[in-house]
Amino acid sequence: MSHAQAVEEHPDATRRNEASRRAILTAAFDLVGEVGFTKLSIEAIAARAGVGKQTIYRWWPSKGVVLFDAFLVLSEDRASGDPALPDTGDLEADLKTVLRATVDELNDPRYEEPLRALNTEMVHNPELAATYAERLHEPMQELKRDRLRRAQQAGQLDADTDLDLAVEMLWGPLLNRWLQRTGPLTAEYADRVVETALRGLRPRA
Amino acid sequence: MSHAQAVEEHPDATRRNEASRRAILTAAFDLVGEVGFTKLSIEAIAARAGVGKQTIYRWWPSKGVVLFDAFLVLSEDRASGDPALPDTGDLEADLKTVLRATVDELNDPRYEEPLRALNTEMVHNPELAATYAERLHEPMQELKRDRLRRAQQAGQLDADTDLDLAVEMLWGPLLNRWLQRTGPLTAEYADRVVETALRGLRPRA
Amino acid sequence: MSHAQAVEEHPDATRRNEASRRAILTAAFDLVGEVGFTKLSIEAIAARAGVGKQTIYRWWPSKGVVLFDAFLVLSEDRASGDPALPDTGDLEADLKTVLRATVDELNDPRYEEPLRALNTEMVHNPELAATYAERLHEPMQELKRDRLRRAQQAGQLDADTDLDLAVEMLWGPLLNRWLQRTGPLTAEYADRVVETALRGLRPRA
Amino acid sequence: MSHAQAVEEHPDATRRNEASRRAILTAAFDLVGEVGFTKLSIEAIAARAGVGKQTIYRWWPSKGVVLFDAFLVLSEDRASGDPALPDTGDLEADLKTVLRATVDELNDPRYEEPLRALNTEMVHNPELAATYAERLHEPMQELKRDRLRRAQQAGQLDADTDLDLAVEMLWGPLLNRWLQRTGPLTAEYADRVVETALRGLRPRA
DNA sequence: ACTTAAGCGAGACGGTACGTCAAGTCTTTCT
DNA sequence: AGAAAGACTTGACGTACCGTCTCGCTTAAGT
Repeated sequence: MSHAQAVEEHPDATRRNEASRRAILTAAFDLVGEVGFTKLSIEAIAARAGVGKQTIYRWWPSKGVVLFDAFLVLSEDRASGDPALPDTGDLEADLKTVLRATVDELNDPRYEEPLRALNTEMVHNPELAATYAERLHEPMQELKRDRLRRAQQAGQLDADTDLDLAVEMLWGPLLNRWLQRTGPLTAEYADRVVETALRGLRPRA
Repeated sequence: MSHAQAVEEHPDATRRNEASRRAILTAAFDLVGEVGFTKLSIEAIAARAGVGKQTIYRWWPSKGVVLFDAFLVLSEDRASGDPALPDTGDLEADLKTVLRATVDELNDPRYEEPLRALNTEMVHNPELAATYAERLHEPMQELKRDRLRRAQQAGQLDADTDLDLAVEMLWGPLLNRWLQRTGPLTAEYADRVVETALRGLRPRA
Repeated sequence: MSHAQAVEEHPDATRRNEASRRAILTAAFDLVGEVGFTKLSIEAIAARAGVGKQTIYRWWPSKGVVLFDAFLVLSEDRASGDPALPDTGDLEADLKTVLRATVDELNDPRYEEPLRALNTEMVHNPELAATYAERLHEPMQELKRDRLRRAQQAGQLDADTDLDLAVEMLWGPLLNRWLQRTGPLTAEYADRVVETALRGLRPRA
Repeated sequence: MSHAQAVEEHPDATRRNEASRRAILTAAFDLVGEVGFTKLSIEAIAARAGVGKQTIYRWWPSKGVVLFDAFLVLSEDRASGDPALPDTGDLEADLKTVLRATVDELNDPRYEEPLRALNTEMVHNPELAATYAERLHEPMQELKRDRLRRAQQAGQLDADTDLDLAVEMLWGPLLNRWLQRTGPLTAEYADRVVETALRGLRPRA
């Protein structure tokens, strides 16, 4: 996939002012962290970015999509290093490392509100959800599948298991707890999820 | 718990007009299905219910809570029969039955939009999330734990497994797929989740 | 008819906030004198009056009508004394007095811009023109006709002359010069108009 | 003076695109008749004329002046024949002929809206008024004075009468009725104005 | 039974933000 | 260098709702 690409391109994109674009995305990301998605307004984004409202409406259909693009920029910037998941040969340890990192990210106050906003906006915006799936979710999913596939080839994972399902068994409970706040999201919890997912709920033989 | 009870009770509840209350909750539930949560407005609810705006503001703090109460009424109405989960002795079969029912409910177009609205509103409203956890989530969770506890006592479940975690391992992937639309939500998927959760991801001995 | 009455009355006028109404009319009149009619905006009126925009849109269809109402209030306030035109028995002297007063009023910087605004707005707004004719023009016209009628009965005016036409012959040139700025508007000019209108353009017999 | 000349000439006029200029003036004149002066926009003129906005801003300071130039072009086109007023020797008849023609012009639906626009724009734009006075009003006024001067020399008009005033006594009431819509503008009205202006309001000796 | 105080439908109010339109400026590309 | 095209900032438009606030009215409770 290499680097993701922005979503919007309705008018003549060559004439576009790149400085305004960055200012808008930065303003949107900062503001959503300050006031939350519901109270985020196009007017406030425009004012903070020093930009006319029309410039936002010209290139984006809604504040949700603006925010999504802000995430895209963020993940592009972070994707510079090696994106692969760790592989020490110890599957359980590696998964715990990654899930603990996920927990930390979800608990990071800088990302919490924007991440929640993105997730809930997707819920009501199928088109946005599709773009998300393609541009952000799928590349991450592929990395996760990669790691599991290697484990499978090493005989550490059941040969019949669908890798997408396996990923969902591991990350689903975390995301769920985070979105629904049905319990604390800790490193220990991450560990338990990994252990339980690998071993299964049935009693040990 | 028997029947749940409404959340609000600030003024003198004895003088409250029950007809208006029902009209408001019905209007809110219907409207959210028609226009979505974001475009749901107090004014529209009041107009549809034939009620003054103040009557809504008197008893509810926000449209999110109105909607939540509408769900409460709904679940009260359904809670008339035996609420317990099926127990045929075959844990795997029973879980598949229940998760398939969950899938059907999530896919039901009548509940889809309101359910999404409730879930996303909780994401941004911790107070609502707490009430949800107490009034709707926890009672359900208890029923699920009950069934698993009986399985544990029957030796069909690992004795050390935390029951809350077990529930999350089973339901989390479903809810996640539904909220994020990362894949189709089918009966087969429910079956696979149950099988994988019980057996674990590791290869069979 | 005595005192004129405000134009607007669409919603339930009994609930109307009189303080807001006066504040709006005052703000509109002041602002038009400061920035002119073209640059007069509903937003500025609302801000100056300390009022929501909707309160203006609720009761008036356009800024032109707001301004018209402001004039109505003004003329109500001035209509307290005896409105009749002077009648000393000397028609020519009386007309000069009145036309000189008209000249002074048109040249008064406090009224100049608002008066121009009212006049030009009427040009493009037939409905407003009709209301103006009924509420402001016609009462004034009647006073003027009255004075001329008395002169006619006293044999100072041709018996066949149409009084409306006579009024137009006297006031028309003044108003025209004022609106079109085709020449200076002075007391001497008023005098010459009166003399010429009475005597006619033909040579003296 | 022969043919009037356009107002604008700021940049290097030799490089100017004449086709664009005509297209702009035509578009402005047509549009003002369709939507009125207030709703006339530079953008719409540019679009209709197939011209960039900058081309308008380069050569004209405001839409009012564009419109004015459009009138100039119109009057140039009409000024091809003999511009003098009729002179049959019968002053009253000639004036009636001319004023009836004026009435017809003012009532012509093709010119009504643009003419009103021009008049009201002048009211708020002294600079435009001055240009109007010089380029359109004064040449017409001179023609009218000419005819009256000949009548004066023939002893048909009072020798002391100021000719500008006389013109205003004749045309003022008409223009006024037209702008203020205070009464119907008919040929009969024109006749009465001429008769009254010539004879005066006083009783016949 | 008669006051009296609350809930109620209604809707005006001061506001905020919406999404659109046009203003006048600026830059790019073509002629 | 003029012109067509069109992106840009600015500001006003007229609308939708917000949450608060009277206004009369019904209605149940407490004398």
